[in-house]
Amino acid sequence: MLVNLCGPPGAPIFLVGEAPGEEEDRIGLPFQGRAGTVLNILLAQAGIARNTCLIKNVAKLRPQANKISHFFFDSQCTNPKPELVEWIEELRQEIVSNKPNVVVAMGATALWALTGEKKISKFRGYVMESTLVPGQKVFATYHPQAVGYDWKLAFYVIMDFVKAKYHSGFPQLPVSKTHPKEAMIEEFITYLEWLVASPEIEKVAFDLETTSPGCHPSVIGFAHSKSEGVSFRLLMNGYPTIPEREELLLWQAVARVLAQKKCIIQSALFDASVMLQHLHIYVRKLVMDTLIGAHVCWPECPRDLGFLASICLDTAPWKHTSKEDQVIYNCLDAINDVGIEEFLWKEIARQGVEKTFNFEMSEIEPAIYMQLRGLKINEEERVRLLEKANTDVADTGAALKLLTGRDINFNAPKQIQQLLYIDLGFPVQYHRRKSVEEERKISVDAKALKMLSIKFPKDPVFNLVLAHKRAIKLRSFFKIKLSPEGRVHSSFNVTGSSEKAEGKDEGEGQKSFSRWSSSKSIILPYGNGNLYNIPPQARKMYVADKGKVLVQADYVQAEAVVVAYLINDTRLKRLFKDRFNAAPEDKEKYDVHRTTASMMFGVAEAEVTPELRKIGKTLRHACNYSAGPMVLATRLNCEMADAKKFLQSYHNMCPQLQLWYGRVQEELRKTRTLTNLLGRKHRFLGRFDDELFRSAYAYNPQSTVGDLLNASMVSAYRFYKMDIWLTLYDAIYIQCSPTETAEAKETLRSVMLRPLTYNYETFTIDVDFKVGENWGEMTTL
DNA sequence: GATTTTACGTA
DNA sequence: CGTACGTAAAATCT
Repeated sequence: MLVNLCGPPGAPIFLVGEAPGEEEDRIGLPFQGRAGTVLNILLAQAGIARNTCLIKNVAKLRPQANKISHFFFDSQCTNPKPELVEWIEELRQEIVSNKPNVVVAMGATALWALTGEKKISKFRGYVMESTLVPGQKVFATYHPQAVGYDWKLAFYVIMDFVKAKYHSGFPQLPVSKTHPKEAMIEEFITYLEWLVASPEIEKVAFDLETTSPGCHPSVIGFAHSKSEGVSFRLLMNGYPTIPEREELLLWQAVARVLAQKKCIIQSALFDASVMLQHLHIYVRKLVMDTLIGAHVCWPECPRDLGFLASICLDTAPWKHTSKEDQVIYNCLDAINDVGIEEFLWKEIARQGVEKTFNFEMSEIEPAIYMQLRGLKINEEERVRLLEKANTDVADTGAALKLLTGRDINFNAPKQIQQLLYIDLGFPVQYHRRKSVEEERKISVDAKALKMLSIKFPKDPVFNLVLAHKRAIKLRSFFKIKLSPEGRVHSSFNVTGSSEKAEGKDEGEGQKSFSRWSSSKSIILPYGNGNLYNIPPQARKMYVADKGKVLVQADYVQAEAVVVAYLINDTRLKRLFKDRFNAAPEDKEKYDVHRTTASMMFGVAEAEVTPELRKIGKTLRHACNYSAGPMVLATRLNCEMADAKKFLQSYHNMCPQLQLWYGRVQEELRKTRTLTNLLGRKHRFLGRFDDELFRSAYAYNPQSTVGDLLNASMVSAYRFYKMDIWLTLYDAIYIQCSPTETAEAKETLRSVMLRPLTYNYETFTIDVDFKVGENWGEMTTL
């Protein structure tokens, strides 16, 4: 059936797709079936009502095998057959007669028909002029069908629709009018002085390019409007471009600007850290870190400037110029950051996320402080531990050589596969697959080895390989380079996962549930990099500064408490409340896992053996995140059937949990948005499947605890000037003089005991304290 | 030489 | 079909 244009005549938005599918063909309307559902979701998320848009496809008939190439003579789809030419002419007339403010080309075919361009990934997010209807504003994005195949694209398309909605307000094509400028030294200083002397300029954007290694500034740039900025080159091929005397004048002028003007930076944790580390200039009036603004508004999106510009601005692409002209590139970064900042303020207000934004901004200063100060390492201890680790690796390695008669690299999965599955002929173990169509992948990871050791309990090879691999892994934590001051550093990422962590698992894109992440510092590249995965055995070498001790304050059973309130488990709420109110010496009486086991197996608390308690603990943990029997079986080292029985009895004991799963799903279906107990929102845009749901179950407990901890840390830093040593998911470590530990404990208690409210009920997560000279050996305080 | 895969450490 | 994060080294691609 022919599918015609539909929607109100004269509508400001005109959506153009590719060709009708099966459903459209039957009904005679565009975007009906799956692609239609996806389009509805995307439009709704962007705040566009579908019935206010004109919608049609380039082709009016369903092509054979749903392949658009059917309407072309060539496979590249550039030489259309007469019927398609006719349809495109009809499209032209419809655009002319309806005069939409913006035509949205969805997918490559629409883009080609409207503009003659082919590459949708290159042009998405950018405004173009139509070649089909000269003067007509066209805006390109992916086809909803593409989103159906790859949900990562949903983020882009929604943002694009938001921009299209803005462009539907007026018909004019934007004119690019940025004026980046490279200045000589006198000119640059004059510019900086002019900035200081101009009261009408309240805010400036600031950006640095730096050399690697060491991150010394090589280009510095400021922008004072969405179109104008000036940059200056400090280093040319590693050598200064100006004499020291002039450089001093330059930095003095920079310091004056940064002291007096409000400042916009993309990623202040980098730029402001570099300024503090190398120039001792602190950016005091940071009003907007655009990285944080973007994270708060769109936590699931990429946050680099190129992406943000495609969402927020009508500027021409400039990121590709970074190699050609670093100075102009730097200047465009600063100029465009001004425009992005303006856009973000509106978006923050529109979404009502000011509180979360201010909160995240307040984390910047302590994070900069922590990453530049670093952690002291006890070098003698490190050497001792390394030697011990070397011995362990040598011992297990020698035993393996003796046992197998081979000398192989146990860091190489291929070699272990050869040894176990070919040379020794053991049954091949595979990774779990997400679906049956997926290819089976051979595995020699810890899980596979454990499985084999259960199947062949008499053969020592598996446990030996496991021990050897563990020893190698542990040793890697001691093979680190220290700074000249004997310290290690890391860079903290307030907005969660780093933007380049793209290729991990296909599907979702950035997640970031308000916990920080830790990674290798490029400013001070010493130590392991990630401070959030140091095993307990390696923590002994991390020590407080001279004359100080560490005080650890950690939230007790934090996520389990949040879950108890979310699902309204009265028994558990009582338990946590009682523990909270109990005298310190009585606290250990209140043990969630023992209670869990006692309920599950119907035995008195006193009768719960350590084995039963372990089952209770594992079950609670696994169920809070909706784990399956398979995982449970490997975790508990038991049969699948037993794992299923355990799950059943857990859910019998605690039916509220599954009711809560249902409520979360309902909420997702309604708004696709969850809000944690501190008001932070997160959109879940993936396909409605178990993966999405599990991620959603984890969101509230995980992000609430993350925000709670960070709020406490900021308050300890800001109002009590505490020396924050490290934060770690649910613990704050501070360092202080050994005589001040009792005082520190009380202060930490006062900032950390923050009431949370859910469903008109208020509760507080308890805090435990420890003290010690090093991170590995701490005792109750 | 750059990118992807595999494995494994933390809460 | 726990979630979230990062890094090292091997394997693979170009």
